[in-house]
This record gives sequence, structure tokens and C-alpha cells, in this order.
Amino acid sequence: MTLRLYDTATREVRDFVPLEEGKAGLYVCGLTVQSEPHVGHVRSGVNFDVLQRWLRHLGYDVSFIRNVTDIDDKILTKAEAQGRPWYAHAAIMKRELDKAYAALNVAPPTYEPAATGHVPEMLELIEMLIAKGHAYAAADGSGDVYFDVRSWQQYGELTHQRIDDMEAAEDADPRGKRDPRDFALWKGWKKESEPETASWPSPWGRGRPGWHIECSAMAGKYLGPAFDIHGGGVDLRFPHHENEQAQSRAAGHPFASYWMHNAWITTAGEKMSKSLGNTLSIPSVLERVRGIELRFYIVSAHYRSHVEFSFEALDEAAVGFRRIESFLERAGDVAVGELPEAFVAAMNDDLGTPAAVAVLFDVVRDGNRADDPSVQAGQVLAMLDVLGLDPADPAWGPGSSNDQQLVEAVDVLVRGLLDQRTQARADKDFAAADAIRDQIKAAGIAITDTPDGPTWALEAGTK
RNA sequence: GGUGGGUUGGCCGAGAGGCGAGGCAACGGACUGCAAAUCCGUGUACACGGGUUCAAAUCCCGUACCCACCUCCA
Repeated sequence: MTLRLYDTATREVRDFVPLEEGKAGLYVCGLTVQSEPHVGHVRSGVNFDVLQRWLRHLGYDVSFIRNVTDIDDKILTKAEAQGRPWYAHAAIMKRELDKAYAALNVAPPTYEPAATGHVPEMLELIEMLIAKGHAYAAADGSGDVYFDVRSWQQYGELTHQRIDDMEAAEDADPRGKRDPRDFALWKGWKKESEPETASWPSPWGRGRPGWHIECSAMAGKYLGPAFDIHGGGVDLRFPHHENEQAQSRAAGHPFASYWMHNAWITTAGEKMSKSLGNTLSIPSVLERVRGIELRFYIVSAHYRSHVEFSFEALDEAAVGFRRIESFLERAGDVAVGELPEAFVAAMNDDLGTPAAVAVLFDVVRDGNRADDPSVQAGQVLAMLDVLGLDPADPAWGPGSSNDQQLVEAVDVLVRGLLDQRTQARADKDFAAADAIRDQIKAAGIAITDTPDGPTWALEAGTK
């Protein structure tokens, strides 16, 4: 059984055949570090992390490159609004993003190149494009360099559009373009409005990279002229990915074999980037549910399906996930087992995580029914591991030693109370027994009576 | 104007011609001193109108509504 993936370029699910047997090169457009990451932003991080983990599980030697765009218009304007240098602003937001990824157990990529670190590579590519007649320096002396879309006959091939059908940008300030659809490879430095630190020397004077060129340059540098999979959010299909492909192919590089795009998470039917302030920023969502629960919520939907975010649905997902966790707790220590066939089939079918999660629940039920749940628990662990949802993964944070001490302290206190309750029950003094249970419950601790005596755990629903 | 996606039970969310994915909630039952947890059972859902077919949520035609992208966006 082989992995099949939906390829945006061909619009079909097809067998994944790597360029080089046993290896997989993956490039994903990461974020522009311009503001605090929200739920929508991290979806792509989680989705492609699942892809990375699955490829590794299948035995591929994965090179996963996920870039960081650390210079662009928005960064400049937001930094200025906040009164700090653009690079400081980008660095702060980058740290926030790292924290968000860590909180969701998004494993780091092989390498995370930053745009500003690759200006020479971009210049090299731009000069190659000029030499081949696919790019030109603007005639107006602005220092801008544009890609000449009319010179590249296949332009539009990725998104199946013809140049003449595309609407030219409304704001199209022609700025010396030959065609309004030509896009910037290099942006000349605007002395009056932009800091000099946001400019680099080039054959066309000081300036900064256009948005698309960085990915062509970095993908080429780290994965080579041809690589397997290129990913990102749906909105990037056009113009970003179309332009990346045009640049790279015009420069003579075959570029990506497969294109994968994750769908949006919206709120109230609107994209998150447009909507409501910071209520959906990762730190604020994590005040409500744990990172592992948010990740489970994201993984429960297929990566190509649009998700309408709601806190109710998020809470439901969290409740469902706790069922899996409590099964594992009951099962005790078990070794990681084999993946059920149905799970493997689901994952191989274009990362069918919803079907995979259904298998997860089926096995949990089986395990809850069994006298000895260790086989099922082992399978559950294996599945959770692939999905990046193993609660025991140290990546979720070891909990500080302080926490550990607290747990031990609480354990002693609760055990004392539970002993009293057990005695009361033995004496058939149920009023007393229930009073103790209520007292413990009031503290946010649920108790479960088992054949081996009562156990306690923090109550579901309270984070 | 061009390109792409969507509308599934109370809610979330899969599926892509024939056996009721799964979860949450609800109801009944088992277990329990009572609960909790767990298990068992309970649903005749696929926007609307036609058509194809022995068989349609799934294919075809039409309609309605929603969303995304068209050079700043995950």
C-alpha cells in the first residue's frame, strides 16, 4: 500500500513517488512573522507536521525546510506602529511563533531558513532570470526588478489560469511594469519611507526582496532544483506559489513534483486574518484548552477541509481526547505497539486523519471492553505518536519540578480523604462518604472507583 | 469576468454509486450503596428541483445560498 497525496497542480490524488528512492524533500511556506500567531496560522504547522511524521513513519529520510519571512511590507508598517526596529519586531514575533509551535508539539523542521539570510541567493536567481530574458529592471529608475509574465508561456499553469483572464491588481501603481501582472523580484529602497536597515546592496541599487523570490531561492538552495513536495495554505496558490514556480522554472529548475495546500480555519465565516482581534491567538486559546487538545481538534478535520472554528467544537474535541487519555491511564505502562491496518490505510489516503481518528476511538472502545487492554493501549500509543498526540511525549513539557511536588502533595492529601471515604463506605455511612466525595469534587478533582480502590484525577473540563 | 471549494442528523465531522465512519450531546439499560468512569442499546442525516441506474449523499443537468484566490494573507 503506497502513500497517495492530492496534488493541487494536477487536481487529483496520486501515488507519491519520490525523486530519489527512500528520500523525501519537503518545502513549506512558513509564516511572515508580523503578528501574534492565531489558530489559523498554526493549522498549516500542524498539518505539515503530520505529513512529516507520516513520511518518516513510512521510512523516508525527510528533509523538511520551512522558511520564515522576516522582511516584508507588513513587518515594516507594524514595527513602525509599535515604535521598534523591524528586525526587533520580526524577532519578537518569531519567538511567539516558536512558542506556539512548541505548545502544539509541532516538531521542528530540518532547517528553518530566514529570508534576510538569503539575499545573495535571491540576487543570483534574479540575475539569472534577467539573463534569460524573463525579468527586467523597471524603466522608471525605482530600482525595482520585475518578472516578465508574458515571457513565460506556462505562466498560470499551477492554478490553471490564463494571463488574460486574471484581473490586474486594482492598486496597480504601474511603477515601470511592462504588464500589470508582472510581479516584483526586487523592491528598490524607498529612502523617504523605509529604514536603511531594511535594504541590501544589489546591482540595481539598495533594496529588498520581493515576496516570492525568497522561497525559490531557499528551496533551491536546500532541496535542489527539483524536489518532492511543496506545501502551504490555500491562499498561497496564487499568486505566491504560481510565481515561485514560474521563477524557478524560468530559471531552468523543475521545482516541486507535488503541491499540497491546507484549507482555512475561519470564524463566523471569515478568514481569521480579517477577524476579531486576538481572541484566537494561540496564547489566549491555550488559556481554555491544553495544546494537545487544540492539536487534536485540528487533526480531527481533514487538512483540505475548511473548518469553521468554534469554542464549542473545540471543547467537544477536548472531551473526546480526554477519553483516549483516560483509557491510557487505566491501561498503565505499555510498550508502543503496531499500527492497525485501517489506520495505515487512512493515513496513506491523502493523510485521512479523520478516518484515522475514528480508528483510534474504535481501538479505545475495544480496549475498554477487554480484560487486558495492553494490546489496544499499545496500538493507541502508536497511533497517537504518529499524529503527534502522545500525552507522554516530553515535548508537551515535563511539568516543572514544582508541579511534580504539588502533585505529590495533593496526592497525599487526597489519599487521606479517600481512605476516610473508604472506611465510611465500609461502615455504610454513605452520607459521610458522599460528603467527602463532594468536598474533593469541589476542589476540581474527580474520583473513580475501581476494583483496586479509588483513584483521582483533575476533573475534565477544568484546564 | 476568470479559477477553485462548499451546503451531511441537536452539534462537530468523514465518506464519493449498494453494507448507518467516528466524536460530542440526548435517551434507555448494565455496573454502583448512590454517583463517576466504562460497556450495551437507541438515529431511517446528506441545500433544492429534475434525470441516469436494479440501486444516488455519492454520477448528470438545472437552481439557490455560502466561501476562497486573482500579485499584502496560513
